[in-house]
Formats: sequence, C-alpha cells, structure tokens
Amino acid sequence: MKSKATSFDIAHQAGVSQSTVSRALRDSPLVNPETRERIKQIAKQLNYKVDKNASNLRSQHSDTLALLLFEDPTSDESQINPFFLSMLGSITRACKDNGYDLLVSFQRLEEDWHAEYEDTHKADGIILLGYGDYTDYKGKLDQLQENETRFVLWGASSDAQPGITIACDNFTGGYDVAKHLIQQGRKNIAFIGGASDRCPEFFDRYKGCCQAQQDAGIEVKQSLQVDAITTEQSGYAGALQLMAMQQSFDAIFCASDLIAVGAMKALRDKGVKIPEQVAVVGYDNIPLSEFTRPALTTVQQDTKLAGSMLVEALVALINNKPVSSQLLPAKLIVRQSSTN
Amino acid sequence: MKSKATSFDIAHQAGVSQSTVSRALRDSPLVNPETRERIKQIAKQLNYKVDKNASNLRSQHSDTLALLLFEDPTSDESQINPFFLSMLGSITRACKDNGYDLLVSFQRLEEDWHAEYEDTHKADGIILLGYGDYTDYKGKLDQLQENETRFVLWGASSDAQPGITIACDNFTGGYDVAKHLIQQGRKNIAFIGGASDRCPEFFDRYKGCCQAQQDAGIEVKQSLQVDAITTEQSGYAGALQLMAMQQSFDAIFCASDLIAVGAMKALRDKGVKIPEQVAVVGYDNIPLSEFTRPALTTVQQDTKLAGSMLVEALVALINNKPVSSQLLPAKLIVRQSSTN
DNA sequence: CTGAAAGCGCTTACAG
DNA sequence: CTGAAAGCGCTTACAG
Repeated sequence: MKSKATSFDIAHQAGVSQSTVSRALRDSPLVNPETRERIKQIAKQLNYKVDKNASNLRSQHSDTLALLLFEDPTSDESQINPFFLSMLGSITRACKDNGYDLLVSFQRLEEDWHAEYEDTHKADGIILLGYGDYTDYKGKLDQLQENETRFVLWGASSDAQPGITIACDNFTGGYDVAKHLIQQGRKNIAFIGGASDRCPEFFDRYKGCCQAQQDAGIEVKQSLQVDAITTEQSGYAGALQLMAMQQSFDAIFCASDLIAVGAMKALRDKGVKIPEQVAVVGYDNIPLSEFTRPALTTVQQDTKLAGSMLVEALVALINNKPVSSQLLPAKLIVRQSSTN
Repeated sequence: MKSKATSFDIAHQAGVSQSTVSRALRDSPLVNPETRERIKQIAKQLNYKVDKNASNLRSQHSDTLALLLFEDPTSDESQINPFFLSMLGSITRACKDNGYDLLVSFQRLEEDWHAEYEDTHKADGIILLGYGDYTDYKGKLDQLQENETRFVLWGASSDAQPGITIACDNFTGGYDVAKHLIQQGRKNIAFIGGASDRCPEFFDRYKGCCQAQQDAGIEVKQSLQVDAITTEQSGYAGALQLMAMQQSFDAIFCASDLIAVGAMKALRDKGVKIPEQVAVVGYDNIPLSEFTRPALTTVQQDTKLAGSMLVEALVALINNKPVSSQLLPAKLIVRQSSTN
C-alpha cells in the first residue's frame, strides 16, 4: 500500500497549520472561505480521507450504528427471515440518510453481544432486531440499560421491557385478519404461532384475532392454536398437527408468512383446497407472499418506515433528545388465499 | 454515560504498568501467566473493553471488512435480491468466524464508494457484491486496483476484470439446466435474462444453455432469448414478451429465481400449464423456489461456501498471502416445474 | 480567522 | 517478564 496522506501533508502543501486543515475539511465557519476551498482542493488531489479511527478516538463518537440480529438458535443457519432482511435493507438506507455507518452482526442468544459494540466505541448505539424467545434475552436488555448503552429495539410491544421500542401494531393487525376472515364467512379460525409472553409479537396477533372473534360473537377455540417458530418447516408441522386433531377449521391465521407458506404446503399435501376448504392468512407481506399459489393474504408492516424510525430514534437517543416508543400501523392485504 | 474504564485504571488496580495490561489482554506470551490472569480478572470486573478506535489507530488496521452491495439503479428500493441477502448472511457469519467485524453498505453505482472504506481506515478490505451493469462499474474497479485497495468480487467469471473473483460456475450451471430440459423431451428452450457482457453471470448461464443444445444436436433459436433484470416484474414482462412472439417454446430457462417466479405468474395468467405446456427453470435456489407451485427447478449456488471463500480470500489478500480467483460448482435441483 | 499544544486510549519498539 | 516513552492522526480548547 502507498502510505496515505495525512492532514499534515495537506497543511504543508497549503501553507497553513494542521488545525486549519482539520477545520476546513469539516466546514467549520471559523475558516476563511478561500483558504477552505484551497485546502479542499489539495485534499482531493492527494486523495486524502480523514482517518476515522483518529477522529473517532479524539471526538469520542464513531458515527456508526450497530445492528444486532439475533435469532432463534433452533432456526436454520443459512436462512434468514426475509422480513428481517427487508428491515436490514431499510435500516441500511436510513443510516445512510442520517449520516451513519452501519455495523451488522448476527448474534446467537448465548453470546456476549450486550456491550461489545458500544463499549468498544465501535458504534454509538445499537439496534436490536430479533426473534426467538423474549424471556431469554430480557436479562441482557437489562444489562444494556444498566451500562447506559443507547439502544432501540424492534418488535416487542411496550411491555415491562426496558428501552425504546419501535413496533408494529400487532394486536390490530391480528384483529383485522380475523375480522376479514369472519366477513368471508369463516367461523373456525385456527392460529399457527406461539402464543405466550415468550413471543409477544405473535401473542399480540393472536390476542387481536381472539378479540375480533369475540366481538363477532364467535367462541374462540383455544385448541385451534398450535405453536410454531417462524420457519416454513415449523408452519408445515403446525398445519399437520392441526389436521391431525379431531376438530374442524375453515381458516388458518399464521403468525408469519413463512409459517403460512409451510402451512399451505401441508394443506396441499393432504389434498385440502385453499381457500375453498381452508382460508390461509400470513403476516409480514414478504416478497414471496404475492407469488404463492393462491396468492397469500397477509399483513404488511411498513419496513421502510420502521427502519427509519429505528434509526432516528437511536440517533435522538445518542444526542440526548427526548424519544418515545412508537407503534406503527399494520395494513391488511387481501389476496386469493382467503377470499371466496 | 458512565465514563469507561481505560487500561490505566486496570494497571492501577493490578499494580502493573499500562503496557503490561495491554499485553496481557492480547494474550501476549511475554507476560507472566499469573499476572495475565489477574489483569483479565480485573478487566472483567470493571467491564473493560479495549477501545477499538485507539487500538486501530495505533496498530493501523481495523479488523473490519466492508461489504458493499451495489445494485441496479432501476430496481425497487425496498426489495433486495434474496440471493444477495443469503450471501449477506453467510458473509456475516464468515467474518465472525475469521475474527472480523463487518460494515455493510448499500451503494448505488453513481456514488463514490470506491475508496470510502479502506482509505478512511474503517475497513481493511472490501467485498463487492453487485448486480446490474458490469460495464458501468468497471472503471471503479480499476480505481480500487490503482489505489491498492484490497477487495474481492463476487460473481463475474474471470474476465479481463481486475481483482480476485469468487464466482459460481455459471456456464456449467446453464449447461446442466439445458441438458436436463432436453432429457425431459423439451426441444425449444427460451431464455429470460440479459445475455451480454453487461451481465456476464447471466451471459455465462445462457452460453452453457446454448452449448448443451448444440451438443444434443438442437439448433439454438436466438430469438427465444429476451432480456430481463433480476426482478419478478422483469420476469413477468419477459414471459409476456416471449408469448407475444409467434414462436413456440416448451421450456423457459430463467436467469434467476426471481425472474422465474415472475415468468410463472405470467404463464399462469395466460392459462399456460406448467410444466405440461412449458417447463420453467430458475437459478439461485432462493428459499421461495421450493414453495412455488409447482415447485421450481433451479440451480443452487452454495452461498455458505461462497461467503466464507470471499472472506477468506480477502483476509489472505490483507495478509499479503497468495490468493487466486475461484469457481464454485453449481448444483441442479430438479423439482416439479420441469418434470413430466 | 489562525496556530501551537494537548490529548483521545491504545500498541509497540526500546531498554532493562 | 516488565516499564517508561513515543506516537498512531486526528479534534479541540486556548491564546492571539
């Protein structure tokens, strides 16, 4: 490697002090416009870039955010939930729009992620995006809080949980799904997905679903809820489990699109017609949901908005500005898998 | 924020010099094992983490790799090609396995990415993962080369292109697809995807496809090739275009799964039966390919292997070890969309 | 508007 | 095996 130019080299060429170079390059109003232009000109010529390590060390912030994706240890190594990937994309873009770099890391629950990034000054704050068992990482969240690490969390609705949360309105999303199914004449709605505090997002969707049934005067059949994590395999297994029970159902609300895709496959394998015999609805509106056959009715979470809200909330936190948790609207997208 | 402990705090508590602390924490053999343990103990107690900015500045490397995803400017902002996301996942993991952090950035071709990361010392090297028009960024690659930036590139087969490339054997992949289709009795194979030096990966797949036809004594109908970029929309349009031509075909080889998903939708919309009337084959084996209906025959690129090879090649480059471009095997995965 | 100087928190010759 | 000292390349009071 050629040795890189430093601010001293520029100062020398420009005939000014190194401090002035530093100021000029950061557009400080303290420096004479002409001098500034001259300095910038030389910097460009020398292909000079500010050394981030040095500037970060001195200024004690990195202008970098860390995104920690943590996942259910049981899920397949090579697959990433498309919904989270979509979030990753929007977060990457939002970081850029806000002038931050993004460090991305996948973490397993067992690991010592809580602290790694901010304590080492590699990042000014952390965005947590996860699935899996909430109870498992509650403790780590508390630790982050205690270390006064700046972080924002996606997805769990406002619980006794520490920190700022940006979430989708899962309850209303679930409510709208069930309301739609009932309008389509479905009376026995099954639910595939965890329904406990361990997975509060799914639980909220289920609660909304139950509420809509009650509001319509339909008795909720709790036996029609089977657990699943958000993979096709788990959805496939869940649907088989439902069909094996001696209880009829005419609709399945799946807690995620991935689960729905697996469930549809299981229904087909058993010769069950979708939507004639059983309507299927997912959640997330992942790209593939439009292309399943029949196309999957689902609930859209606005990942673009979510990404920018996460980043903006974290940036506000970093700048000691007031921030509050936010709930984003969910939008039902009706397709063929649930319409008669 | 509480002010973080420094190596001096630890030195003070341990009754040694700061240099010794630094050595102990990096497991230098120069330090007495007992002293080392004591120091580590104290570091843990104080929740001490090495300041990366300081250590990077001093040691002149960051132990960080930058991943630059650059994309076709025409493609939808919110969508990311699932194949690249899969690569992102495997690269993230490979970085971790090699002790590197990963900076991720999405770049548009117009931007000034060529230099940003390594010149600022934020990363020791760059992994480039892109789609879109190769001729457009050839110039930037040359610039990287000239600046002696360490980088590796995914996906373009060994051209006159500068730098180390890790790629899939697209020619053989395409060859195997056509061979399979011919074995299934198909005689008129259409191709949806660009076929020019502007997208060498697709082009190689097409070349392999043509070669297999020639080897089987089938005349290649060049008019059955229509351009497409790797989106469902583009695949949909491409299939419509094919059907509008007054030329019959009984198979479509799509240059990517995304294209294939769109093409299948177009065929269905026109009442064409898959695979009875037209067989469809994709490329990439994205997660959804298994769940389309019929399930999509495709070619698997081993993203896990690819990710680790990219990272390992780049790390070797950084350490001035010999590295060479590599071609990974492609594996045909036969499903219902192409079998009689 | 500009410069000389201190210092961010480490790593690494150098000396012992 | 250990310590005192220099220095990585910046930013930022401080003084003018």
